[in-house]
Amino acid sequence: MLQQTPVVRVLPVWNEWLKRWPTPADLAAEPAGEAVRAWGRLGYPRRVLRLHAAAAAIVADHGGKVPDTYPELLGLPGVGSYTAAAVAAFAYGRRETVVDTNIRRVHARLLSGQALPAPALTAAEMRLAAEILPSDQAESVRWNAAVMELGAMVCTARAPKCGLCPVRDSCAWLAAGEPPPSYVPKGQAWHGTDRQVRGAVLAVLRLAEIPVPPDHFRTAPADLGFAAEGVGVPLTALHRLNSAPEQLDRALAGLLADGLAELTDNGYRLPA
DNA sequence: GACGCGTGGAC
DNA sequence: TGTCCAAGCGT
Repeated sequence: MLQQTPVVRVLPVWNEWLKRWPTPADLAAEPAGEAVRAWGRLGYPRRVLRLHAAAAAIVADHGGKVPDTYPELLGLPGVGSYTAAAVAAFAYGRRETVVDTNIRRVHARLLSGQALPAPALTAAEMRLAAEILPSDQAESVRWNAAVMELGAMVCTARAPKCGLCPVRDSCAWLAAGEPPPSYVPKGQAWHGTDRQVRGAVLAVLRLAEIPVPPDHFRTAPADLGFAAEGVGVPLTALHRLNSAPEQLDRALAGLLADGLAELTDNGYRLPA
């Protein structure tokens, strides 16, 4: 849930989630569509399919217990290098090189003197993080949490609170006079994109109690708007379903390909 | 290595 | 208001 999603938005969903499915086996016993519904508007819904698949794999291959080693965790769906390291370190107390976006930014500034880390994680960054990780196991766990928290709370992407920073005297970026980023991060477009349409379609499918006929998306945007009222589905996107049929086709095909939707005789629905 | 993938709070 | 960006991953 925390992959690319702020903690404050995850917390309420996470609480309800663990109340409903306390163990991997509980989640694995549910249809994937139920997990997609419970995911709500956290975003990146492919993550929830992978989480569901990971629960199944944990039951099938690990006796229902979340594995406690990096390579085993890495083998689970949706678990990459960051998540495997984070779970091994923070859940099981192991010494792992944890590198998330916060830690990358702290390292870029404090050690490399750059305003922002490279667009993508590099091997050099991983080497550097591994080199400076404390050798003591317990200390390494606290180190990872501390650097991550420093990045999240003080050494933020925009308007870092350098006046509050406990290590500002040893910051290479401050010493260099706060040079600007060497590149301009390009934000993700949203309005009018396939992605927006895809999100709107899935929002409708989450709401729907019965399969949604394909024509319903094209011919009844007002009905979709009515159905979507009060749950934050952007009506502009729903209208766009009617005006950009090729976008709708791509969104539906993509959702089917990803396993986020199924097409039955009666229409589209979340996976059973 | 580049790309596609959601959503909403902050400024 | 529009832009930025958040505990990444898989292809």
